[in-house]
Amino acid sequence: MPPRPEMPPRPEQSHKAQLDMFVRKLTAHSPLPLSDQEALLALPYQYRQLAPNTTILREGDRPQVCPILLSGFAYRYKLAADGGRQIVGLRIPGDPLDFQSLYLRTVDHNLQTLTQADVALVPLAELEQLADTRRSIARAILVDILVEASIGREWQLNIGRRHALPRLAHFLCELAYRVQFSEPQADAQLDVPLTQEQLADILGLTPVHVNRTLKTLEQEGAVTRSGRRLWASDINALARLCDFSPLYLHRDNAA
Amino acid sequence: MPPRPEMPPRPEQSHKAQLDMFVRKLTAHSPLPLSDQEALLALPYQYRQLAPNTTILREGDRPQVCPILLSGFAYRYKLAADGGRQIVGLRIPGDPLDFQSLYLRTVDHNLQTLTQADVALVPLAELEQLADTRRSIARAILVDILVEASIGREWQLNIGRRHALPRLAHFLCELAYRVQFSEPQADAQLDVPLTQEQLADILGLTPVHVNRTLKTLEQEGAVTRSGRRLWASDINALARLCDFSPLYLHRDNAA
DNA sequence: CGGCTATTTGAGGTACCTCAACGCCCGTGG
DNA sequence: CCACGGGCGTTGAGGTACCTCAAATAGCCG
Repeated sequence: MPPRPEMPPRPEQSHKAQLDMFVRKLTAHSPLPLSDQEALLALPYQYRQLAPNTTILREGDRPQVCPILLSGFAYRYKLAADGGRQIVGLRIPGDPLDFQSLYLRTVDHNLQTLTQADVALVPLAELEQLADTRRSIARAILVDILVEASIGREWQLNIGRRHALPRLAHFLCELAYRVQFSEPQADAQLDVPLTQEQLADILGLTPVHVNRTLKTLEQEGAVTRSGRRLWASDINALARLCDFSPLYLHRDNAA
Repeated sequence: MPPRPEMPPRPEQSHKAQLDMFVRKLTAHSPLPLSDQEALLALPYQYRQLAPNTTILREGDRPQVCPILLSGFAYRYKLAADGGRQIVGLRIPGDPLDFQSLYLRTVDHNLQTLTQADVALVPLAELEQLADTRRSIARAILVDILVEASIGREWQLNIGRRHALPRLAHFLCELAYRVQFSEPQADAQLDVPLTQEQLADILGLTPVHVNRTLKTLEQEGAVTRSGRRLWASDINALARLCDFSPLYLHRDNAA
């Protein structure tokens, strides 16, 4: 969903605020003392602006840097032998993109930007050293990994055991919750940055069927569409359609 | 399925060998110095023999112990609102069952024994202290968590984008590989410890369709059946049917 | 042998897929 | 500013992989 009109190129100076969000999100799941927060902010990094659909990691890679998603969206995917694509994870602004490579040698999936995105590339060695010397940073990394794995399990349930309508509703609900958590000031109306084809690859459906399911979601009043845009406009309606329960997002963990 | 005739009750003394296997599996993915291996073996624990279909963890629990699967199989599952069950993970002998609770407050899925099983219950606090003081133990825990998450992503692909036949073949292949890795001396013919209903809940299918798919797998010569037993008898045939690639199991990690 | 559970088989239904055409949005270049 | 082109969304018609329901069989334990 390519370059958004309301997203003009940002001033190069504002990385600080974006990095702040990353640290804030980590802390929200696993509290970090101020000194550790500062250590994270003091990490060296390279700043990159990436176009939509830019590949960041490929299956088999052995990365030397850990990308952090400062703005925009990204997704993980895998391919089946017949060319079928399954999106196995979605990352939102402020999310780290590859803590895994701190501990595993080779990457087991592909990672791509969904929208235009800003990324900070932190040398893995630097991050590793920080994790090795500061207990609560290591813990925060682990918690992020565990929460993402929990979301993956919920997606398994979603794909394996829910019909198209609740399946789609569940995903939109999750996305709305996650964005809401990380940007509490944002609209309640979530602007969904995915094409119907991408939604299909998340849900294990075809684009055609996603289209038809979106239409009925719109008739139910759960979703609004205009042009190519999609909004999750009534989260309660969505939640009702799929019996959404946010336990698996582990928001309670910090408390 | 459960109580296997060839699995007589073991002498109570043999925990050592079983715990050894747990430590060996950890080390295989992330090398541990001997002192750390010994520290793990020296952990206090309670020994339990569990019947098939015994619940070990429930969604919402806040466990005080970390169960280690010394023998037998166990699985994680989640329920949809309409009662549909999705199995989201399978654990085999020697696997830790809940490292997650070292770092997350509440459990987000259910965990049950599949077969008769022996578990060691290690106090979380003791394990946590070990992980906090010994870097390579913390790392080994993380690697185990990451590999399980990687398997979860492959299951997403499997459920979302493969037809019943390659889907079933892929799962059987994975299971054969995993068991082979952890017990290199075992038969090449894997005795699959799952009912067709359980297979269905892993694969996002119905038991009836699993039955029919197994029949064609048998006709293909990939699988052998007798009575209620199922063997993955020709792993190469299975691998051919699904283009299996074991990269995602991260066997290369220790090397 | 009886009773339970897992497996097997059949017949009919449906949720979702495939293929294909069309139209709209939007960026591009004249 | 308009014409063009490509990508994405939309719609229809027909097909199929898998599901549902139901009943029968087979294995297993007491």
